[in-house]
Amino acid sequence: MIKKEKSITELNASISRVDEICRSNNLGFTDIRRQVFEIIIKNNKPIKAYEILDEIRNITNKPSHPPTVYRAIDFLIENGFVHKLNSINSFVGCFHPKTHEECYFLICKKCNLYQECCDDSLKDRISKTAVHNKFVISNTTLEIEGHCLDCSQK
Amino acid sequence: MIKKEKSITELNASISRVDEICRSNNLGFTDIRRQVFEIIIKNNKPIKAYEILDEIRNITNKPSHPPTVYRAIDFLIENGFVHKLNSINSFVGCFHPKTHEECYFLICKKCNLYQECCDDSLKDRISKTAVHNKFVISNTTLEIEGHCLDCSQK
DNA sequence: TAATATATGTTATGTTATAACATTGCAAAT
DNA sequence: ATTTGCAATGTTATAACATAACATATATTA
Repeated sequence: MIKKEKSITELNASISRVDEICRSNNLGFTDIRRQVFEIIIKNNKPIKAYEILDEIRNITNKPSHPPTVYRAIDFLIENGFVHKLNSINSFVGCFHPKTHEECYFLICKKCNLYQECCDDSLKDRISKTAVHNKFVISNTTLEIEGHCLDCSQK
Repeated sequence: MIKKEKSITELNASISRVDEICRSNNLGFTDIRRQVFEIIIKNNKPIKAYEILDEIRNITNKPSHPPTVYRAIDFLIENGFVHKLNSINSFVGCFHPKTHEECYFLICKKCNLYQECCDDSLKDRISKTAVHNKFVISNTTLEIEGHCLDCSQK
């Protein structure tokens, strides 16, 4: 459920998967891109671009600048490895890249943990709404904010 | 359908409705708030805060500053008279305020026109997803970007 | 090895949004 | 009538988020 943190194993699996996808698609999974991806998925919560920048600076002890981070993020988003949460200007890792186009989210306002919730019934419903309005979808933002079980019990 | 512009009559009706709601709820529908609301709904397309600011400056010929606009927007959003489209940092008027909590949108990337699409089946589906995840919703961002009928035919 | 493409470094700036405090105007309490 | 309190607005400054433009480096391949 939403509060579950990702284990080291899961994180490593996720990194390997992306590595693999990049290799087989001839995408350069460069050091920076890998670092940014790792920072995002290890963070466990949505993370902001400038927070990523701070971490990069800490790790590398070199001057780093916003474009470096934003470029890496762009790459990761383009290839479906991370998603942007528009409602909070933050980024989250995708734990099943390439298995679906759209990704929907539950975001807890209290603990900040999030969960992907990409059920097909939801996708179908959105798709039907679009068809009904003669609308061709290119991308969907669905971000459900509220409180997760743990936080709403407190 | 999505391409339909609002008529003067509809715009006036919308303003009157908000006026009425404010009166009966003891909300100050001040000059600035009214101006910002009118600018937003007359614009017909999602509008950005700084575009609103420019218009205010043109109308009043006085120095105006971002907080003025953002405060008015906050008021209008709090009371359900306008919505923010997080995916494009823009604001749109709501043509049926107080009749539903959540509002979903179709946004055409080509012509920029938008449409509210708040069908109950969609709302139910989202609600079910939340329940299934033991999640209590406080607010939902659903923004479907793509092409409207007219624009996808061209 | 030169030419090309891809990625990154760097500087500067653009865009979006809010904090903090001063001022105004109006309405209720004295 | 005067003070007090409050909601709204004015104003300055800056925070937070994001990209343009150009220089440099690194890798590929002709």
